[in-house]
Amino acid sequence: MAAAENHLIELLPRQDRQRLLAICEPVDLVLSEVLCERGSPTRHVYFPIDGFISLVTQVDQSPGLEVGMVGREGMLGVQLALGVVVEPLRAVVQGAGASWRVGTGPFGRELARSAALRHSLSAYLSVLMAQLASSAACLRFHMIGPRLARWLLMSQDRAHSDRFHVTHEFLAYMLGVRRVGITMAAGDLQHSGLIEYHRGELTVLDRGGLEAAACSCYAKDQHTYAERMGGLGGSRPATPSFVPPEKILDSAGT
Amino acid sequence: MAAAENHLIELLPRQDRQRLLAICEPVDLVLSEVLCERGSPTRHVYFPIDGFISLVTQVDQSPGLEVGMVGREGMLGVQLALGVVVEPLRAVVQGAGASWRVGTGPFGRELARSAALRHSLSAYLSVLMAQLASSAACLRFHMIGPRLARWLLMSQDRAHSDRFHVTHEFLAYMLGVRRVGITMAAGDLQHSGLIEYHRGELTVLDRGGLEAAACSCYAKDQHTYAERMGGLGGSRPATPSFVPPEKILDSAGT
DNA sequence: GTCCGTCTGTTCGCTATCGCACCCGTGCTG
DNA sequence: CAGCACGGGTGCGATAGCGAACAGACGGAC
Repeated sequence: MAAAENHLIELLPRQDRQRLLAICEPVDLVLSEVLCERGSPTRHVYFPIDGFISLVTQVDQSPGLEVGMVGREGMLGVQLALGVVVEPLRAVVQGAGASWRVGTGPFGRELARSAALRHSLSAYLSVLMAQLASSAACLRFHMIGPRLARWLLMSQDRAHSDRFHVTHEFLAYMLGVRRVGITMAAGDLQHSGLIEYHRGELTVLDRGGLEAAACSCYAKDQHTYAERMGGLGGSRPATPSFVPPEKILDSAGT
Repeated sequence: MAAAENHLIELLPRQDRQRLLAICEPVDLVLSEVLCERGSPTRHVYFPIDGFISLVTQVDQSPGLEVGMVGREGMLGVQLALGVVVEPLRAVVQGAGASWRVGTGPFGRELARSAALRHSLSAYLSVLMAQLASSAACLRFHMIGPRLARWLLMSQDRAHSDRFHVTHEFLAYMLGVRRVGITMAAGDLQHSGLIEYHRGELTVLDRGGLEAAACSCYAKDQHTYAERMGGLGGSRPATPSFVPPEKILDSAGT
């Protein structure tokens, strides 16, 4: 059952966790659902469990571009922890599955009450910023193949399954490239025996190989998360590396 | 004299501002100085006045890539507000000039003490995240010319001068392109009479024209900043749009 | 004045993508 | 079973940007 939880929630001390869960309602994230649009007021926050969400930015008339991904390791709506009550980015459900949802109001009250929650979200925010910065460079310098491999790994991590539904068209949209580009890159990965797909059903066959094929950003992101949050995978994470303001001096070196 | 200040500091109520200024020391940012490297412990935070700073990410063996810019409108070291005591990105002085500097320890104590400071920094953090997300899409979709124009505008805003020192080589590094690409794009801007440069001294001749030539990201960033912080330009900004957790419900619409 | 480093401009071949268009197989629908 | 929407594969010319190399031009140092 701990395996069916959200990491941010698991990080909380028992009391805070129970209070938060008490205001959570379970929802099913359905594929391609748009949870929010940039600029609209934040009505709910989400703590995904099995489902996962893409953060999509839009520029000019372009269809969009994924700049972040939220699954069990994080949450949608952290901006509330910064006192921002409008959505900063469009959020699209990218993997169907279970999630917790909390109304903005109750969440705000819990935020006011629980220092542990604020600290977890702070750490998570820093991870998200690092992810955004990585993404930027990745978009600029890395080629489609490695980016695709990275994307598949990130999805697999969040879907907790080696199969998921995704079309070339959709991947092209997420990575900001032509569909044809995906057809080529995915074809390569398939020929190398790393993945297999057929009409929208994609299976990861060789995760290790995929990791080798992915650009360095994947490992970098994993590392940042582990450093700040105590590890994405399996076991109960150590305390996050949040340092409260008055203690900052001690850990800042000489 | 208000004009010689940093916006984040100006936003603070008198008492908090005075306490903060009391622990600030003036420093001169010298061109090309590296203020911090990614991963190193945060020793100081900076509130630029005339100088400004580039946030640079690095990937693989690439020389680097600018993903954010910090001038009078912001600060370097906000990660402390999230309890992160290591630098998330390399920071390079990009425009020489005056700045305030505060040691990490004293700043942490002030952070613990001043709610207004925490709130300002939260708002600024949200701006920075928006800037990162924009940058990502901009890097992917926009061509060198418009990106260069945007970069010049951003620099001009922070340098408070229509002249600054910058070589093609440096611009190439910031934008993640070849120097030749800059030579072309800058040549175009010069032929159009928007800028003028000679051996590293660049002058903006037609700001309006430059704005027209810049990609939409410039306007977008300006808008985000105004929305969250109350305006980058001239007059004393309105209160930032920070909403404390317990008040979140009210402003979140129906 | 001469030397040399820095800054800028130009050229060449190359490649990863782009935009567009067309094709084919699958599997659902009526 | 005919039609159709969808997912995927292929081909074509165009282009923005790449890497490398070289050439001029300015300006400070000696």
